[in-house]
Amino acid sequence: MRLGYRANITARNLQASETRLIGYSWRPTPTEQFNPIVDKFLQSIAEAAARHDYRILAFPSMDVHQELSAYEEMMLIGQVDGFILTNTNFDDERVLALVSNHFPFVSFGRANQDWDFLWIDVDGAAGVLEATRHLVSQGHLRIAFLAWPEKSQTGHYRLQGYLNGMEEAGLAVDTEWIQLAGNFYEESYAATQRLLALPLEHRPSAVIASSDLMALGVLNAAWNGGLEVGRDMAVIGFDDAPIARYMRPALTSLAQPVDKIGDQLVSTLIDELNGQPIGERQVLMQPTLVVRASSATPYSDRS
Amino acid sequence: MRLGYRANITARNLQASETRLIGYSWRPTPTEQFNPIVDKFLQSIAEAAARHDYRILAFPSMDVHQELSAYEEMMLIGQVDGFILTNTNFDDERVLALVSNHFPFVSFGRANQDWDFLWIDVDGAAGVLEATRHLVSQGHLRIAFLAWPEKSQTGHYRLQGYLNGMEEAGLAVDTEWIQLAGNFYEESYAATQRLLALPLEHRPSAVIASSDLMALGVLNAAWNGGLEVGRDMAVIGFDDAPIARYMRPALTSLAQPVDKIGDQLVSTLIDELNGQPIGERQVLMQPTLVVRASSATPYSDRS
DNA sequence: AAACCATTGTTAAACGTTTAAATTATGCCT
DNA sequence: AGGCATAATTTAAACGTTTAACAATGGTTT
Repeated sequence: MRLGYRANITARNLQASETRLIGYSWRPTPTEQFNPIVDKFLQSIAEAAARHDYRILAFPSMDVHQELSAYEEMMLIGQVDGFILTNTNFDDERVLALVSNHFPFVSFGRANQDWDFLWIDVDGAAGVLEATRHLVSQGHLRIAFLAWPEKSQTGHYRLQGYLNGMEEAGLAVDTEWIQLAGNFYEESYAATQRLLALPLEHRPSAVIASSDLMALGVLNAAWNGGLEVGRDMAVIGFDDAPIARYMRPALTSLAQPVDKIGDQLVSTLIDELNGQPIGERQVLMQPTLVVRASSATPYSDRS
Repeated sequence: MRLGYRANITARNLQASETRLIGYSWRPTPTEQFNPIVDKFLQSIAEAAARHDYRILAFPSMDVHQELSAYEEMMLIGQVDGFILTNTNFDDERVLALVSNHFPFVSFGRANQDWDFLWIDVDGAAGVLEATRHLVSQGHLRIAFLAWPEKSQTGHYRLQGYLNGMEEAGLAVDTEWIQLAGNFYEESYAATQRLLALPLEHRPSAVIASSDLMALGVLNAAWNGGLEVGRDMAVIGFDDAPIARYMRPALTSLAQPVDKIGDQLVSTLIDELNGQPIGERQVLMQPTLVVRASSATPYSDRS
């Protein structure tokens, strides 16, 4: 046997009837948006997979209609041993298809409550609850929330955390404090302008946005409206994007434990592939509130 | 023959002795930094590859020392048909290893000038030249440049573009206008403070940064130094990160044609895999200057 | 010294395709 | 109806592994 010889992987895979490949697909981010965690997430699952001698096969999800057939094709031809899903949502077709084909997968994100499949998600409700508590402890009484209008699981849970926090603090929620805005800078900017246009006694002194991108819209709208965020108004985002710390003022945000999530997604999937029993089939991970200047100044009501 | 039957890909690959997989590895971005194009880039090569019926195999580059062996291992076991390299630099070990093994690859980024291999790069010099011209046309006479100190190809070319632009405009370059700073917010912030500390007649009225992350440092340092960027000082970044348009003021930046680059990297690699002649073995692509508020106000010297 | 066991080495089959070769079937013409 | 060219179909080999079965070797035990 020659030194430095390594067995051909395709032949080995054929023999073992496995591919040691994990399929992962993610939707492209529109240019005017940013996805603050996709690269970190990919890196994290790629590393975790490599530790188990698996690789990540990245395939694009072109348009939504073709998405499902891409998954089905890969199943059918045996291109991968399993999938990692992200952006899972209510009535997710991919989950339905994979479950009914008994094809191994783990999802980052929940779908319908009564569906039993392997998922890991960030406890958005707990995160926003913590953010709300933080604002309350800083003396805020009128707290607004920028909520996603779509039928989005993630958005729903984050809103719920806000509602829970307000109730816990005994604060009544003005209907106008819940502003619907898609995950876009412009919509969030406009929603903030609506908040600022409220009469002083109704105008919120703090805003929690469903994402950092939206928080950026809040920051700039407040600034252009003559407010100094951090003093006149508190702002909290979600995701703890790398730029959060460089915003003016630095943005308080909820950090998702991306590395831990990637780790566990992969190891759960591999346990499933090996037919090993799964400890927890559904896992909620806690985000961490990273307090920065945008919410760090105690607030005494000046209205 | 059953309907819906699809041939097993591993067996097919073994028979054809190919994998239809393209290996791609990228270095993790430290938390305090951000890589504004990695997700777009990945999406772009994944889509381009899919159009040719290839897939992207993503593997992590753990530490730098193990990086090379990861590539060698994949070659040896025949895990992929070729590689796409990024972050290529002087004396790049990967390029040496792949060339000497006659293993197909295309690089995003140049290495040593006398090495002949397939690469595509963004013409950073041309980009920064355009940025400099733009600033000159806005009336700026004292323009500073934040340059990377490392032995970085990319950094070198960008600096060269600045020098060319200044020479073209007949402007003498004060040695203190070229500030060395790594690709970090803090270093760029400190470098800007040094610029602002210069006596008024030497203080630059415009700053070109080697990246958007650094431009962010300039923006905040200028702001904290009491300057209003866009009026008192112009700032230009590089990369046109998604957040550039949302900065305060919106940041002028040089956009890399990421989609085009991904497209051509993949199609060049596939031509190489098929033994087809390569039109251009080395390609320089032009970045586009996206002018926004941070440099849009004509400047009349007030010193 | 024969029988037994353990170790080492060799052989063959299987994984699921593709491709070329070999075989059988079909159709046409004389 | 027989022969031949062509079309359709079947068979077999190869891709490079792994694994189980089997054979051979050598040493130990009775």
